[in-house]
Amino acid sequence: MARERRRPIVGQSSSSSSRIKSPAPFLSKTYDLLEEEEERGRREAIERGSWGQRVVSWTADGTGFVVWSPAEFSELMLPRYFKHNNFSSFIRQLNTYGFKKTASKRWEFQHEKFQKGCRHLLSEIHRKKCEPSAFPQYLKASEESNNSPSSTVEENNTTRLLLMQENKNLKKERMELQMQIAHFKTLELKLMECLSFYWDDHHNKVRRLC
Amino acid sequence: MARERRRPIVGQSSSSSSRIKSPAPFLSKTYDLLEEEEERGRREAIERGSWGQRVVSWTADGTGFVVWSPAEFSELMLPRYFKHNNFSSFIRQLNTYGFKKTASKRWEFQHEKFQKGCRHLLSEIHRKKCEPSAFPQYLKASEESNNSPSSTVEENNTTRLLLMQENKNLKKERMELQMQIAHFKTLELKLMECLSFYWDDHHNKVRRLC
DNA sequence: GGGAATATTCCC
DNA sequence: GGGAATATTCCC
Repeated sequence: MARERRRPIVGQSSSSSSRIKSPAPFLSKTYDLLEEEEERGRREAIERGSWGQRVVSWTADGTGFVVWSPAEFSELMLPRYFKHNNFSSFIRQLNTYGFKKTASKRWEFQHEKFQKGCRHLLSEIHRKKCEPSAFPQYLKASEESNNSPSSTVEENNTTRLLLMQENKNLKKERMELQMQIAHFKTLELKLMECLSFYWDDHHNKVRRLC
Repeated sequence: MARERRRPIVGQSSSSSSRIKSPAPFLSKTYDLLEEEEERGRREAIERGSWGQRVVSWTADGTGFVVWSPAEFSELMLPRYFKHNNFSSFIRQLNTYGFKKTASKRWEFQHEKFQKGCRHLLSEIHRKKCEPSAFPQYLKASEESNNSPSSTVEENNTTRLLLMQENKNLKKERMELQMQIAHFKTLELKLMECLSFYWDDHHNKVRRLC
């Protein structure tokens, strides 16, 4: 049974500044799983001299992946990374995170930010629904009609409460964005320092050559 | 790995009339688990003539149950019924369904509708939050205070309009912050490119000097 | 594909 | 204890 914590110990506190959010466990695990299978393929190629069948692999250009054998994938690989062995649950997660099925006759999936060799992009992938600032889904329909002249006192109260919640969410979001910006500012500073070192170095060289 | 469906095949359709709702899987499983342990106790009593230690059991009067050994319970029993082996997750579920801890020095829990010999009562136990017709939990508290006798319809309307304005401002601010972030991302990319140029340059020089 | 209920985890 | 995010299941 998989028992690792969802996220690493460091980089946790939501109040710490200038952190990089770790990617959703689902994404890291799916990426791990592909790397593991890649590695297995490599090992077997050396041992046996043959490439062998793979259960799942990156596409040739590394912009997507294919589950070649859903049955083996579900029975053998899923339970080692997730708390289930259902292919459909895996697919449900892919959809939640915005992956697209990109071939009609194979289980091939793609996401702009999910690419071979680009683990650092994973943290830019987010769940599709429940945007922090959005109203609860089931109330959205009623919202439009609520502000009409005919709306009752209770309807107005409902709107007011929802606005308060949306407001709170927006403030939380603002805080997160501000922290991201703080992070970028630090990064920029470091890059500029680094750059100035090489800049001096480069121009000293140019001077010597004259 | 537990693989049974959450609910039996029959009694499913939410549109069929005169059906008996099956209880939440968590409740059935917890009940099963207690019956299983009861049965094991009975068998061992016959085989060995002694009652033996139990990991979990109904209380003497059957109105609650006690986890005598959380460690064994978590390692040995939980994974056979649930997709985890964490005692705290089990407790979280008990709280979700409204169970109360009824002893200070033991892990003893009770729920009015969870009693020995009364499996049919399980379907009357419901999750505490997210009643379909209710407001989100987090809004309930503020609702009461806001609907106090002293607040007039006009006051509520004023509040609502102010909230809408603040809301609009927050969204504008969000947009601006997001644009700042986009700017930083571009900048970072350019700095990295630039840096990589000087990096190569620097290392070529170092090589020539050797 | 995705909405929604339930389960599991993480955090206060 | 419980809010909230993520995971898993079930159903349309």
